[in-house]
Amino acid sequence: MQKKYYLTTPLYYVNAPPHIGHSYTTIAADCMARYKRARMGKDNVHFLTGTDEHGQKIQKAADEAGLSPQLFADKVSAQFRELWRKLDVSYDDFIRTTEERHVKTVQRALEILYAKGEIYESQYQGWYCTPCETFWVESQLRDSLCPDCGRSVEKITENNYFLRMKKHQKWLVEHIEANPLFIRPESRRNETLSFLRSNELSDLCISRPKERLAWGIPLPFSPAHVTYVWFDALLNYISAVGEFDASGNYVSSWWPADVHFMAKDILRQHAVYWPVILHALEIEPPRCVFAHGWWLMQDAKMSKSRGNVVSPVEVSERFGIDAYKYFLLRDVPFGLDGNFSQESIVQRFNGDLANDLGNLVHRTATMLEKYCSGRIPADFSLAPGAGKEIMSKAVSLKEETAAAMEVCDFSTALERIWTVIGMANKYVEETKPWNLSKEGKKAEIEAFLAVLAGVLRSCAFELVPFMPRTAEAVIAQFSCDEVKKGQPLFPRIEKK
RNA sequence: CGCGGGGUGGAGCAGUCUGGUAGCUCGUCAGGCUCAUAACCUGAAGGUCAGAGGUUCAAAUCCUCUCCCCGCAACCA
Repeated sequence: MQKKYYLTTPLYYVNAPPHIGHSYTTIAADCMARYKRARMGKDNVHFLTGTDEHGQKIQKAADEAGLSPQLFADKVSAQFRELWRKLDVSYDDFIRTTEERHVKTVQRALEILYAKGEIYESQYQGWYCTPCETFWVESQLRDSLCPDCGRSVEKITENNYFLRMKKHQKWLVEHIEANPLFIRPESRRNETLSFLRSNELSDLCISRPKERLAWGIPLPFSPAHVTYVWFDALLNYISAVGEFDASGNYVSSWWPADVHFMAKDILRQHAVYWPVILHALEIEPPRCVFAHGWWLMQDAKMSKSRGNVVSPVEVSERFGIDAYKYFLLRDVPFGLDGNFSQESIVQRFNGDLANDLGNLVHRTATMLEKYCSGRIPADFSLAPGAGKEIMSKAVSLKEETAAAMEVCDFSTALERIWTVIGMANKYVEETKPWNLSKEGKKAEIEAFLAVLAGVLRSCAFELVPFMPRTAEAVIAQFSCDEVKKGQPLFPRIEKK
């Protein structure tokens, strides 16, 4: 049995404020972290997130905002932290790539790789657009012109440093083949394998000349260069939880990571570059790299230029953060793309949260108040109808959600909880407690309510990682000495 | 002929490996109930399972071909 669990989100690039996609990855990771903490103990789980702050785009965005890159990064990084605070995200550590601990580790890693001959110096040829200050490779040009501004580009050659990729390719393919759960979901694993089998990896240029780009981590062995931002950023996963000793061995009590969560657009960096970097450093690869899908807006990718970016703050304020989390994790199987719309959130909200869960809580609380003066009966041995069957189903719910969570299948875990909620609602209809009451069958009513309260506690317990606030409120409500019916948890949202 | 995934009632999906009454959620319609948030429960309507051909007693499921959609790669712009 594994003792520790280390999971990460990507480091979010601070060139723009957080959008729904960022919150999706982070909420999924938060859910998994809470789930694992409940099972393995709080101190045995480490949940890392943070911000990626170097590189050309940051420098450019900072220039446009009239700020220094560091100040600009400070500002946007704070927005991410603020969002995670609002969304109750329980990260254990937040790392910024401009922090000393990270810079030191990146430089050590560079030294080690350079000394081992994994990094070598060579010429880099490409097309440079001076007004845009951007380097393009041949295939990115449009009619031999800059794809951004349409002006002419000049071919230049610069001295750079390269990480050897090719020599690790065979190892990587074998590693992926031998570890079916290394890249997930399976479709992404197949994609990566087919890419690696049919292409020879070219060595990765991991430096940028300072004269062209100053905002980065200086190469220890070449003062004229800074580190390429992806090489820098990926290393955060190890710089946050350990360090290199004097002989260049990486020492950490958390590594290897159990799972890196990310969206599918940065799978390549995590499934190819990152394992190769680690292998070159003689560090174990992460156990799993999970690429989830995108939230589409009217079947189109969210993008600033389309003007269809939705703010997670707005949505979570309108529906509540638990409902927002529930929607993200329930509506679409983790790994696939989904369509994001107010209508689909309202549908989930009314159907699942208001009608099924909220209403069950409310009607149960009302009956406890009405038939038992608010006292929760404990004995369900006389439960009429399917009471005992439902109780045992609620008890085995723990194993059922566990099976889904082991494979990061959040939507199935929730679905299984809702199956039990549905059984409980049906149980009320079948038992007709209002008739039992008229007949004066007090013992049956009490046993019946003991079942409902027990089922709700079980469901709420399983719901804690997904909807912490709601789940804890339900647990508290059905554990106290005098139950009050109170206000509905999720008042229905009526159509405009 | 690059590799892979997919096309199933109005919407979104499962079922295909291991052929044998086509299932789930939402929506629609009708009924029941009253503890409850016009909530809950029951029932009904609605599908030539992309198309064509084949194998079989029997095909959504197996085989062949065609059309369409989507990833990844490549190429072009």
